[in-house]
Amino acid sequence: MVTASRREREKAKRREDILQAAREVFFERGIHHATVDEVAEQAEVSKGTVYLYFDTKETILAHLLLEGLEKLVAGLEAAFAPSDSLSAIDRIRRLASAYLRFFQTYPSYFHLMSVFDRGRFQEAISPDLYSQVLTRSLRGLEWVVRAVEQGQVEGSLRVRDARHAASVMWAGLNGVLILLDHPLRREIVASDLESMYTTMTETLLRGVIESGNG
Amino acid sequence: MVTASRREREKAKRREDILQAAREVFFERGIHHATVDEVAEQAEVSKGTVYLYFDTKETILAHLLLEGLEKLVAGLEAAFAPSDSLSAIDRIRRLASAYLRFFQTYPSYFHLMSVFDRGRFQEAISPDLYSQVLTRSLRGLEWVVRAVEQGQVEGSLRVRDARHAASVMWAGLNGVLILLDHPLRREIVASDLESMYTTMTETLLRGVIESGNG
Amino acid sequence: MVTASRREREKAKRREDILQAAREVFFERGIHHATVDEVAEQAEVSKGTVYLYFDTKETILAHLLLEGLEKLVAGLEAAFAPSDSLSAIDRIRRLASAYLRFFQTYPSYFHLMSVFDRGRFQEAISPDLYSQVLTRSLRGLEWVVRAVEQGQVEGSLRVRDARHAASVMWAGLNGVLILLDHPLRREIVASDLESMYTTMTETLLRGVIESGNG
Amino acid sequence: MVTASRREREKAKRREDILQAAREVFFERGIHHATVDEVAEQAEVSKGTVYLYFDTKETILAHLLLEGLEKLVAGLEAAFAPSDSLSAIDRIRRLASAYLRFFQTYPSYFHLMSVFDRGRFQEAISPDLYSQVLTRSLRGLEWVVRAVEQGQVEGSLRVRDARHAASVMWAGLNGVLILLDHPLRREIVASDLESMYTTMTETLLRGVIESGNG
DNA sequence: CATGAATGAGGATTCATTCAT
DNA sequence: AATGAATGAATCCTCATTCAT
Repeated sequence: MVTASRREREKAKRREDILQAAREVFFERGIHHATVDEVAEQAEVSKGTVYLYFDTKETILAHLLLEGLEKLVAGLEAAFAPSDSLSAIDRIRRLASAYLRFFQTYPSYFHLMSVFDRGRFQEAISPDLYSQVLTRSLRGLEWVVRAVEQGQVEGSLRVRDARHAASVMWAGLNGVLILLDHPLRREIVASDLESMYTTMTETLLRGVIESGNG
Repeated sequence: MVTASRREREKAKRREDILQAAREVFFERGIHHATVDEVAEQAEVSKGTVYLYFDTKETILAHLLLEGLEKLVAGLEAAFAPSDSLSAIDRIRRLASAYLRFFQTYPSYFHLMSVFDRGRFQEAISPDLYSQVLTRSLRGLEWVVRAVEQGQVEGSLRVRDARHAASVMWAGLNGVLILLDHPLRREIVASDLESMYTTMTETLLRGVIESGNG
Repeated sequence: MVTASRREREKAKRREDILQAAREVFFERGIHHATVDEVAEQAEVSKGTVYLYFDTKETILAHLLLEGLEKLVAGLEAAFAPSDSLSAIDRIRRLASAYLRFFQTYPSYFHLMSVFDRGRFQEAISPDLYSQVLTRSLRGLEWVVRAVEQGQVEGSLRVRDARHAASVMWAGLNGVLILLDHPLRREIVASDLESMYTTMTETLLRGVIESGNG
Repeated sequence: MVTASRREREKAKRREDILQAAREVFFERGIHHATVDEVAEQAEVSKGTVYLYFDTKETILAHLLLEGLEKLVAGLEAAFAPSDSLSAIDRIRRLASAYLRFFQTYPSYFHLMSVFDRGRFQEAISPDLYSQVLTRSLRGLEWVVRAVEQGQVEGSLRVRDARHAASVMWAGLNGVLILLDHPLRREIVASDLESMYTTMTETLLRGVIESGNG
């Protein structure tokens, strides 16, 4: 492992400064409202420098998104606890908890994930970067898939297609979070986040648990 | 009911023309991409006239949103079939189907509902209009709540708080639709919409059905 | 002939104001150096207003070009003197004189004509506008062609293809003007414009005149 | 001739590498479109190094221009064939041919010569460099002047001022090339380059040839 | 000598909104 | 009521040039 030269370290530092500034500005002012100028100002660099490190505004956003996904995936991996022996159902509960925790700890990252401009985002970043975003998103779901597969093997879950089931569960949890993340929607449901989230988790689990007499 | 004078009728007609134009323009070109100029041109009125009928661009969008909600609520009411005798579970299945059908029939309205700029939307329209949007959204959920309540009465569903349960179900269904509506997210799940939607519906139902031996 | 309404007149006036400002700014500062902001400021309108009347910077330039061509063509037509009976050779001399006069009277227009960005100009304006520029350019050459044709008919000029001959003469006159319009090139020729221009005219004429004993 | 030290040779080599890169980049992408970054990248040196060898972008262009002029002058000298005994008229024809060949062989160099930003170019390079460009341009014309002078001596050409006549001929040939080099202008003349060029050459020659009975 | 990170003044264009007529 | 001309702030991105290392 070669020690990064000072120049390389400074470059990495500068890049991180800009990302940090972007985090603050984008999260504070909203993706659409925030400008690259503001990011530059917050990072205390010139506008040109920002573009030295990131090709477009969307590229910056994609990197923030990658950060968020990384945190989420790390949380899910820890929750899955690969090295420990846990039942599939416990694992799923822990994964769900981890997602909720991610939502509560990093609401801005969650928000970023759901808000992406559907149309132009993909075109505005490099295919490679988009592919990274995709891959990392998949890695998140993968832990759920593995937990469901474990349930199949154990016989504790009655599902045909583990990936399909995992996607549905993920969609359900996500549905609750999105509902509560959206101010308008939050107003129409009376319940609080945590109890809805728990209900979703348990209801879905109950729906797929092998009842023993099935 | 007072008969509208000619002037009033013409005014209403003009307003409807503008909304119609807005529908076409916003749905075709995307909310952010479309401009008020384009709406005015499509409606064959001047831009000033558009602002005579709608205070801001967001106000127009809010009215389109109201339209969408109206269609959804009507669909849900029909699915609930108040005048017929149906089991709660059948009603829920029908409500879920109606939501899916709405998503498939009016993807643009659905899209509009989920895309609303979380931040500025509320500030950009009048409190009264916002309240209307809220009320109409609630009316949609209400049909689900009633179906769940029926299940409580029938004893077919094992739920404490009907509104809470209905919200969770709604969040689940919504979660599937949003997942599949978002291009990036669609790529990470392998399944198709309909099968995921069905799985979600049935899994949630199974999770709340009184199993008889509970 | 319908009288233009006041509004229409004011609009035309405003458009002319902007063109006038563009003339001053572009001719003064150079096409590439001048900015749309400067044009707006000079015209005492906002930048947006400029774009209300002209789609792009290049469109403004194209209209200036059209103006210049119009002046040139008018000068050539007058020099040709369609209604008078003149010899072909006299006509050609008069056309050449008219071109020189145009160069001297409106050096900036001449400059504009020769400086056009080869690559992006055509793409930056509407095909229709480009076609107008082309047509008007052709109309200029047409007077020379007609004079040469007259010479063919009279038997005073010994040329096969009148358009070809006219193009060559035009190229020659143009060559002198460009040489003298270009600071670097002007320095390498010792002669003054008028004498070179006359020499070119007479040399070319002598080269195509039927010598009588040919 | 002192043998250049290794350092000096390397320096010259580096300089030539940059010029080579500039040639490729500027000719490929267009003078205005190309950037110094691209030149540096193509030359596989840092941008700072480019500025170590050339003060400004215009300076690089001026050196390319000098190259082009060098090629042109060499071609003209060879065409003049100082050591051979040729008639003045043949020499002029050969010089004209050489210019055409230059235009066809190195269109980019020709283009460079005519495109130079009239205004800022002179200010952006050193007086000394500008003077070199001027001198080299003059050396080109000189061969034509000498051919015309030979014609005066021979009595085959009827001209007063050889430099004046040579300038006019040069302007004529140049006029044809510029006309055909400019897309807009090319569209207005129907003829092809070679036939127009020949006609120009022969018409000008006919116009100055001592007809024997003059 | 060589590097390449940093600069920052532009620069063209867009568009929601206003307001005099 | 309707018009549509006018506004001007906003926005992303470029690039020749400098300079500390």
